Amino acid sequence: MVADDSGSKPVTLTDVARLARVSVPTASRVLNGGVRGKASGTPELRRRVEEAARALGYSVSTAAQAIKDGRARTIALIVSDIDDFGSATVIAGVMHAAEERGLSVAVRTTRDDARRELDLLTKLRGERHRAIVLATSRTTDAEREAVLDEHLRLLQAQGASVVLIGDSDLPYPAVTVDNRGAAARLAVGLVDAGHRSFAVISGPTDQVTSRDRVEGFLEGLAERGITVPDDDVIHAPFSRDGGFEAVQRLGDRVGGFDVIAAMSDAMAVGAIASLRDRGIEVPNGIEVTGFDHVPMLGDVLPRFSTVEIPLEAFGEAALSLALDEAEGDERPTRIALPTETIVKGSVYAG
Amino acid sequence: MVADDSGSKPVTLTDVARLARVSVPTASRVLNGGVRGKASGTPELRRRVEEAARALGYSVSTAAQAIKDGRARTIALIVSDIDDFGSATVIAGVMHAAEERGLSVAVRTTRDDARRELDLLTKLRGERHRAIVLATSRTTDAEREAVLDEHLRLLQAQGASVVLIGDSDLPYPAVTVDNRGAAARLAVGLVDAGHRSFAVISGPTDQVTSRDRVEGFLEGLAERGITVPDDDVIHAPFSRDGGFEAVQRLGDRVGGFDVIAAMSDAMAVGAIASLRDRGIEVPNGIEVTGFDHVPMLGDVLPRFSTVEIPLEAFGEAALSLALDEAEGDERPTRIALPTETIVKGSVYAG
DNA sequence: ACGTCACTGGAGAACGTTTGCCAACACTGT
DNA sequence: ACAGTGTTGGCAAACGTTCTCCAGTGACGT
Repeated sequence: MVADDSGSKPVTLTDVARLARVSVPTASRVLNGGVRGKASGTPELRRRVEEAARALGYSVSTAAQAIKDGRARTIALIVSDIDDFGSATVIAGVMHAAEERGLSVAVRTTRDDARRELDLLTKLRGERHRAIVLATSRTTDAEREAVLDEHLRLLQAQGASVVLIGDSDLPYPAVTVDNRGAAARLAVGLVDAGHRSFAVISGPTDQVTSRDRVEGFLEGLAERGITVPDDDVIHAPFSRDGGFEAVQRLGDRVGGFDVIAAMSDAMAVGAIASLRDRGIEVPNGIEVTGFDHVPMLGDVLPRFSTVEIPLEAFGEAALSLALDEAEGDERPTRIALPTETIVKGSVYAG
Repeated sequence: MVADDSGSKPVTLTDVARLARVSVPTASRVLNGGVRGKASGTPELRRRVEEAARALGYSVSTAAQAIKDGRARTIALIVSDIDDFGSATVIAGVMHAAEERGLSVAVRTTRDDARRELDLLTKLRGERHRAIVLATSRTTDAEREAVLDEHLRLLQAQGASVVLIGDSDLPYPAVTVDNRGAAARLAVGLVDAGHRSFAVISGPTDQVTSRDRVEGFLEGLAERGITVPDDDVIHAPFSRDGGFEAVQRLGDRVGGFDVIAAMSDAMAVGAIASLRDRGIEVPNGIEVTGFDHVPMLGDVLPRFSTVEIPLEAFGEAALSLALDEAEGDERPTRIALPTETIVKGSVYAG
């Protein structure tokens, strides 16, 4: 233990230049493939610089680059929780799309805490991202959304693109799916498959996605002449535990339904667990349906009904919006991606 | 098209200082809560600066800070795929632990591509992270590991801590679980529950984790006097699709087993899907077991047997290792976390 | 032989922040 | 009134990189 202390410094361009016996700018030019016309420098000189860089294990400081040209080669992605069912897929999609464009992704989580969300957006301003992709679920709480809008505006003011994933009333480019229509198709499909009495369990009423799905689902049922009493629409957290809780809240009435329609696959899983607690095994006697299409569920539960949301494709769409890769002059401010309705294993596009 | 170009600049400390009519260093001192003794500056002056900062929406440039003190307030986390079952949980754990320490996490993926992995580590050198947490599954390929070691060494040389999550032969601090022992306990538990004939499906043979689990499982069976012919141990990719493929490869022999023991929950899911394709519904006639404990599976599959790995706790342990929060002088280079064996819903600690 | 040209590579500045240093100032005690 | 003490806030430097200049070099045409 000679206490090296690892007081070692990173290798800088200065080190490379010194070893190659050239000036710092020259080294920079060589390593950047020649900023000027084509490749810069005498072959011999290029060789010296490249070899020095390799020998020292040099890698350019992204911080210095960021400070130089005012922005980092990064985009920020904000999700509520990273280990949500959907989030990981969305993140993967964004990362993939970003990588193709030579950008890195900084993932940040809000844990559905409005306060955290604002602090986060403040910090984000200091990180000089090229774009901010906000993939948290938006609410209908006007005041909260207004404050958020304020922060996003500041981000935009410093030159960052802001893109939303999911529905909201905020005035930014957004990638969405037609939750309402998809939910309606699911409802119709379930009725056509022979089901008649439904309980609906979903997330908080002030959450835009949750609201749209419930409304769409009820509309779909209405289309087939079926109405669901308010008491049979339960709102709980939009999560596995929320699904568990929602079924508990249905109490003894649970026996009376053909279907418990959860407005997310996570809630569906919680619902199934809760039913088992009461001694009811799905799908014997009662069926649970979901929304989102977590692939694993389809593998494990035969003939599970749900709606497939193209979570991975969100990333590509969001980045093309964010980086202003619009075709025409009028920038499209909203991309609606298609969903697929899966009823008992049969797929209906839409 | 007046070509506004959104040529707007980020707000800098200079802007704040100008508005508050103080010098830049003074503004810096005020906003940092006074680098000197305690709070710095006259109350009146502090007020001016803070108000100016708020009015302009100032947020300090992390890049400038990073360049100033040689390292960023970030740690890098490398995983193979972000939407793996386990990865998201590990990431969440690391993020949580990092947040408590005021650090941000940069997540990067290798997609199990050795070449990508090296490029990534090179870029990472330029990002000046405080620590690198490598959570990809390590192999027994000596040459590949040697090259990796080389790159990690360079990272260390510039002052970054390197920590591994999972087993490997590399000489770095690591957070692990006793895969071998846990697999053995699972095997014993399954035999004691009455099972007699086993097929084992696992990841590539050169993957350390996969190897350890298979060896442990076979040892556990041997302890109870059961041996598994080599033909009944199938290696395929360590994923859902790998599990599917593995069962396909078992062919008609599949009917002869009491249990198909998958060495990861993801493979178990694929195996279940594959069995259904053949008309075999789990757990009627055959049982599939897993490893990792994806919570959702337990909800959906009653009495699913698996091993719980404390994926979330990896983060905390990794960061305490990385940030050198060792107690004594002799830094612990390895933290082994406990697992729990879950056989048909019953839990056995270990 | 001299002016022109294309090109090479170095000097210096700039990006935004923090920090060491120092001059100016206010206050206290004698 | 004055020396001593402590505080305040500005100046300048530094971090690593890239870009704009500019002087120098050799080739070439006249």
